[in-house]
Amino acid sequence: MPRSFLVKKHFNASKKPNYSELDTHTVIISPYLYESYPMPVIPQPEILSSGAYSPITVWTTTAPFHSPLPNGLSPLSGYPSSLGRVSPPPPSDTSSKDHSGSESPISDEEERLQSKLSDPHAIEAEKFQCNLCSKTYSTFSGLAKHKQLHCDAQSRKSFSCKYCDKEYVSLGALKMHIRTHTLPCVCKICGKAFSRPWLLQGHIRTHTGEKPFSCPHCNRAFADRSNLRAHLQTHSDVKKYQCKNCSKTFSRMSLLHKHEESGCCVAH
DNA sequence: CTGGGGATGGGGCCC
DNA sequence: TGGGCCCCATCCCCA
Repeated sequence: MPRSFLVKKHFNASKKPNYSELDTHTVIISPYLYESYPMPVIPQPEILSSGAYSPITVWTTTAPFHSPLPNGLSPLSGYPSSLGRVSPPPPSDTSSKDHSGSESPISDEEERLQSKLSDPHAIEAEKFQCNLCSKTYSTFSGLAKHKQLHCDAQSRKSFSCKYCDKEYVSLGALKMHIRTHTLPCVCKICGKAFSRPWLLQGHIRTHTGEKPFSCPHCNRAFADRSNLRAHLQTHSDVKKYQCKNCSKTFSRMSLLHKHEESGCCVAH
């Protein structure tokens, strides 16, 4: 089992990840996400969310409809404020020209055609512009559908872990995080499981005694480069981590934190 | 209590 | 997109 510090703790609030920056959009993880992992660690279906077995990624949103626009974007673009309309863009900036990416031009045209057919105002010039890709639509519903299906989902999606509350902005990051739950890398010697192969490699060194990282200043050697780096601090007259109040230096941040928590800085 | 070593997790970068 | 690697951070334990 992973140790309790799987959940990061932070001495300094300023270093705490601002999870509020992550949008509240969530994505249902498809089961094929786990296919690369060995059988014993494949999560059971019930651990996935309700829509997990749809091969189609489902996007949901809890964000307010009129969410603040990103910096640098015109407030006139995107969802029109108060359902107001934006001026039609120059002819060179219409969606008929822009079919970048993997988006199919046909599907996009169908999208717009359908919005025209379903909205009596569609006869008018295209006046609703996506603030993300500049595509224009003649109806608000057309724009809304476009954003729901493509741009909003693409630009603001987040991937939520079903094992915990963490969210990630990319599927790769989420996959890597999920490994911390599934622990697919198992030591053949002791059975201890790890999230990544190189972690397992480092662990195996604890069995073999291999210490490939030698200190150039003494005869000590280490199995882990990070530990050598920390050790090198002990050879330094001026340590890397300094107390802001008493100027005492420490080889490790944890030691500095201990020093600060012991009361050096509380009276200042 | 302090300093240091050992072990491990996570994000980011590169290929 | 995934794997390997680096770097940083953190916890546990011991002298």
